[in-house]
Amino acid sequence: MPAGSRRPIQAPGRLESALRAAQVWPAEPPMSLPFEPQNGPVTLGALRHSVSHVMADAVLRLSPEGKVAIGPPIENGFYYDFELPRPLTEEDLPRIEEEMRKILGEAGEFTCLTLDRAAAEERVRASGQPYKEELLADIPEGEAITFYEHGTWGDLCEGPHVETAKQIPGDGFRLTSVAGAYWRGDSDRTMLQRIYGTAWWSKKDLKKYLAYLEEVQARDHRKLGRELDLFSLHPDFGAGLVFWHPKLGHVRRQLEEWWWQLHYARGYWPVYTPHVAGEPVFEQSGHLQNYAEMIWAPMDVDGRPHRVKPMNCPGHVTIFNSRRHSYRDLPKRYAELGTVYRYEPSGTLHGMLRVRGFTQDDAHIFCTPGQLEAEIVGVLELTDLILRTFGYEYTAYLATRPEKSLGDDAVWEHAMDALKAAAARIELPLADDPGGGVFYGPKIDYKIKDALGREWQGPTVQVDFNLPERFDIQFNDADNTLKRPVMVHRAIYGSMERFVGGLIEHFAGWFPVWLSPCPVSVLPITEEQEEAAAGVLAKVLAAGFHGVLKTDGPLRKRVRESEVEKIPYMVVLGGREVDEGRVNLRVHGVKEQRSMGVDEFLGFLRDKRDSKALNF
RNA sequence: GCCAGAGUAGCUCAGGGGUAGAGCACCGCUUUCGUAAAGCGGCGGUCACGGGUUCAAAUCCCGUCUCUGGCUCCA
Repeated sequence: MPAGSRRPIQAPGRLESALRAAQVWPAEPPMSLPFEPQNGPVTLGALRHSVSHVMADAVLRLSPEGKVAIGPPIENGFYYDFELPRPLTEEDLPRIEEEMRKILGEAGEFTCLTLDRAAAEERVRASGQPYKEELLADIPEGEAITFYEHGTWGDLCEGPHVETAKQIPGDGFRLTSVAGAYWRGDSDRTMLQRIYGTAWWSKKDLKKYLAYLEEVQARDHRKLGRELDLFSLHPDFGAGLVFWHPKLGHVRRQLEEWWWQLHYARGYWPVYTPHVAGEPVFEQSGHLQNYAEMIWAPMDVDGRPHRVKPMNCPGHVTIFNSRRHSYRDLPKRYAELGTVYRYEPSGTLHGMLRVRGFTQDDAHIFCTPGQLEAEIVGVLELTDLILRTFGYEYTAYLATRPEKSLGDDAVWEHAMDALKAAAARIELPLADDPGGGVFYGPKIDYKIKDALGREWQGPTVQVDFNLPERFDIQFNDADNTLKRPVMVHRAIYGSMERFVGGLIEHFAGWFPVWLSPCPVSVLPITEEQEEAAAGVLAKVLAAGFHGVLKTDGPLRKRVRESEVEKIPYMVVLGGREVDEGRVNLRVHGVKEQRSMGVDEFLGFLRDKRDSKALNF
């Protein structure tokens, strides 16, 4: 399976997408926050774009020799890139904000000025702004060339903007961070300095957004991973390699066991393939030629170079190829929780989400062209089941043929038809991702939305014409001729590391009962009830749940401890409960306590577990 | 890999040329408790690493490593 990329989709990073965003204004800017921002006289995007102009104005007032590059609006805010005589630090931001408020007080109207090319070139040259000259040169002939001006500032810009500075609330924006960014997103070009900010129609919305950012921080899987003792990283042991601690190990086991159940029920078979292979394998697959920088350095084995596997496909293909197949035996569905290693640049490593060693929930389906559609339907249905179980909303995208690609039109056509027909059969709407396919075939990619409204790259289903060709895989068809099977790659979790890292944030560390490493804490009020409490814990453990008995310190301390450890159920036992043979149940997020019999409680827990309930 | 910032106890952080600090966690004792932090005592650090300046460096300078925020990249 190719890289199962699951990463929060950040602000559009590339210049192209930034420009696209600036040119084609969606009626509603992309917004996936858990609150509805207030409306204003123009779009939020126009507001943010305007604030970015005001910021650029402020930065140049403070640093007149600075050069400006681009400053588009992005999701939830804006940025502007500069080349400045000295690097900016966070401490500069309040000073810039102050200058911006001053500008807002005097700016007045935002006006749009359309110039012909000669006049525009003249103006830009006179301003001594080389980046703007380059941008101007790239505006296609015949397109309008516009400048937006406010006060003493003017900028080559597509717009749109607010009408007047009065529409920009002085307390509705904030500069959030500074960062380096390549000019035009090209790592061979100048590193500019970027200031990110956020802007809203009101102080209230800004506050809501900042509170949202705090929530994002509080849920950061690295923070929760440390606090809840879920996982750790040890750069000296190996950068980008995850240590799963017992609690998270439990979560992973549950996910894996369920995954295997689902796959067995759908005709997949487990396979296990070596972690190391001789280099010729990856030459044959084409990965070594095309993605050498991603594959770990070779190791010498008996004088022959070997590589740690960066993907599982060649192994699965090798199994398929180890004997002749009849059309009667197809499709073959090989599944493996396959651990792979990829060299990711040091600056990109990020907790569990971007690592150098990870386990993919990989599977490859080898089928006849005629079976393709039905196989894809099976994958799409399974994907829906899995995503829904975690409470993820999703959108599926059909990624079509890219410019650089292999294979006949007819073959692509067939694969695309199969993907479309499969989606139609289960009434899965497909958004378009034109040219987004891989060079070896089209695919359906899922974007999933987590509890905070953030989008992540989700599952992917890819049709592959390349590997069957490269490994010359065949089956014997009904007409007794050898034919080429179609290969489908698919991963649903993607990688255990990314998926579980994402789950930690999605659930804010409160794993549902079926995953929870410790759903129950038993709290006797005094020593008198300890024996009874131990009895309750034994029953909880016998029912297949983890639980903990806490006896040390006052009750309220143990309640707090349980809450901090994100244990959803607290079973409190005082003299009353023991006398009545009942327990007092405190449930996370539920105000009222409940009294129930021990068996009733165990039944309740089982229901939550077996239904994979998302609430407690 | 690139730009910037940061590395002080397990965690969160203070200190800033003259013998290393706090809270939490952990250990021990006291406390026996009705739903989010009882009290006292103790353990714990080569102040990331290497070099330099200085009578003296955790502190100033240089280099390296790692982490953080972005950028590039993620078949």
